[in-house]
Amino acid sequence: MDENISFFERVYQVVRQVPYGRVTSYGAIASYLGAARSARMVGWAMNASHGHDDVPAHRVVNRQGLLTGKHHFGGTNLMQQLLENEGIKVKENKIVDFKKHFWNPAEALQR
DNA sequence: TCAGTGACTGACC
DNA sequence: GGGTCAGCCACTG
Repeated sequence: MDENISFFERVYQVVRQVPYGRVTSYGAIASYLGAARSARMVGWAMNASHGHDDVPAHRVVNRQGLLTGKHHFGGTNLMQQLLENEGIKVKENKIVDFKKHFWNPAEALQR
């Protein structure tokens, strides 16, 4: 089954299922994958997501709703623009009402 | 082979 | 309440 794929590919599948106008955090994905303490791995997986156009990495932010990965989007406000394009308010590289837009894969995907 | 790094998180002081 | 430290796993040099 999917156990044949790499850890980061599992991350892609979760991020790929993030609905429009929603965002999630590294810890939420990591927790869903059973590696809540390996949130770094999720971030690292995102680093490799550049070769995966189907992975909306801009919908993945840290626990604070901060666009920590923005710098990896070319060092521009592209990540912010993408989020605002989905109706998500972003200020100072941080998502406004983050918990309101937060999407929990553990609940949405039902484990 | 060993050591360092990383788009994070939680706990401790 | 705010800052610091350690842990986690995989990849690169």
